[in-house]
Amino acid sequence: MAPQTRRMTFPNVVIERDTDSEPSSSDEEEEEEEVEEEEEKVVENKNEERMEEPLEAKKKGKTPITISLKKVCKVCKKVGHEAGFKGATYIDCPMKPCFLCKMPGHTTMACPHRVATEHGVIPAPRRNTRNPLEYVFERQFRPGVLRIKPAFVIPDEVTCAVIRYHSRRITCLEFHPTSNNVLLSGDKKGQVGVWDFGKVHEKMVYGHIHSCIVNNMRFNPTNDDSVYAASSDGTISCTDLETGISLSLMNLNPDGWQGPSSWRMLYGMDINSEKSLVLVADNFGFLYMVDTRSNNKIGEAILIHKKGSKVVGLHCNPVQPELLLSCGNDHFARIWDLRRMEAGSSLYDLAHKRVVNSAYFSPLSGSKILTTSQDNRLRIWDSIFGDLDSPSREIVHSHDFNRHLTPFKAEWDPKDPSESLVVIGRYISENYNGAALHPIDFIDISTGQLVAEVMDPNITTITPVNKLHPRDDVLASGSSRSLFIWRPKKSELVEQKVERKIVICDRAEKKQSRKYGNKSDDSDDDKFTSKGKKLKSNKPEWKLTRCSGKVKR
DNA sequence: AGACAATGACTCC
DNA sequence: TGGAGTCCCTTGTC
Repeated sequence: MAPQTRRMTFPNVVIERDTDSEPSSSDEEEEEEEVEEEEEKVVENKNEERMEEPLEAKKKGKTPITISLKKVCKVCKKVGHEAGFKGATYIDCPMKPCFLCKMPGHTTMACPHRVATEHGVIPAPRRNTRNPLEYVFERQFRPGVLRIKPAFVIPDEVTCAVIRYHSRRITCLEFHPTSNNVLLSGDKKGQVGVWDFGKVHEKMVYGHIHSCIVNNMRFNPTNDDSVYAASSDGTISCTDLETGISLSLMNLNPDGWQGPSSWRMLYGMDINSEKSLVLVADNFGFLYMVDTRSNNKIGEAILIHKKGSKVVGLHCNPVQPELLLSCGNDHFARIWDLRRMEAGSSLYDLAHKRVVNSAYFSPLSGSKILTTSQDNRLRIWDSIFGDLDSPSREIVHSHDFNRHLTPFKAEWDPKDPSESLVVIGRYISENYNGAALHPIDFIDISTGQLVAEVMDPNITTITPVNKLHPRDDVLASGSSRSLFIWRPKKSELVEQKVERKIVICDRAEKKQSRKYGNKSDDSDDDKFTSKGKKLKSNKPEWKLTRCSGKVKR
């Protein structure tokens, strides 16, 4: 029989069979299985390039097989090691820099940042050591911010409601400004979902507003029922959530598709309520302003980032809305004064090593800056009045770029009076009782400490989109096409007033049989597909999962 | 179970 | 400046 080669991903496997001894069974499938077994043996048997069929196999009367193979790493293509999942644990390629901190010389498993997120982080100073002028400014600017940080209130257990009505991955989330149980979600296809998670079945999906990625949404500050959205189709929409009627404020591609070099996409967006402006930025580095009263574009587009680079984030300072923060693919976050907007006139340029996925002023005082960069670092500037040449702190955290994932963005907890609690999804998985899970991390940005990891053993996908509720103890997450609402189990919040690290994962055993879980199990997930293929009318379109917690000190 | 596709940052030339 | 090639702990579908 001719030599067989198997799977392209398993290179250099050559099986030679002696021609004078026919197999006892000629069944192709059985042969295949035998070969599989032999491969396993060889792989386990150290690293030999060529080896003979073990003697016992010959004794058993099996066909003598000679196998030549090498252990080849799928990452660096070198022999002698293999990268990839071993059960629920990912083994790094030792030839590559650490997947977490990006430094050479160690793997993710041995990375000091993996063991302790605060590794190498210098905590924020307790006393104000800046000069008197800055102090006066700061007192005016941040009246409500507590000097002494209260302990975080983190539950031991949470419940998680899951719903799936998006047909493409979720790209952005927004809580309704006044209706506590309403969550808006945008997806890659351009659909906008409105979910009343207080009433299970109350959901609405608007599919006609945009034709591709919804990159950012903001509620109209003067009308709770209308929401603005910026999309890669090059338009800004304003949608009335009651009627579903949507109007387009601006269209950057009036002549339709003329090729990728001219197609403009809108990414960053924010609203300046003082000036009644919608600010948007495109994939070529330009900022546009639209008056929300007349729906007219104001002035010409202004180049605010490197020409031809994507501007992914815009944020107006919550206290001083004339201050604008932008960030983008040119590796910079920039601070601007809206009263003097012209190319090159930024007040500060905050340098990063890679693309900056998000840059936000702190939600209460507006005096801190938090950025998420694709170099796996969160950067914090403690005061916009202080030294902005370098960040006050860099926290190594796994939130790499992957083209198939919505970019990760660290989000402030708008309820934290000390402006130090931040939520962000984690890219790399951890082996939790045999399941590879990607938790949602709560990080104290004043120390770099991981305060809590939130996870559900049923949720095996990465959760890059997260938003904390402005008033309630609610976390909304977008993971692939699913939406989650996490809430603490009632009765627990009062008891737990200590700062601690919590792991919510004690049901992970359930997934032990699974190699590593990206595919849905026998759960109800499939019933929620947009195509409605497996949708059964008598089944609810959501599920509540209880996750009991375990405290790790 | 495996193949495949969707598709973005980055480097090199 | 742009095109080709590479990166290589995704996710869902067929």
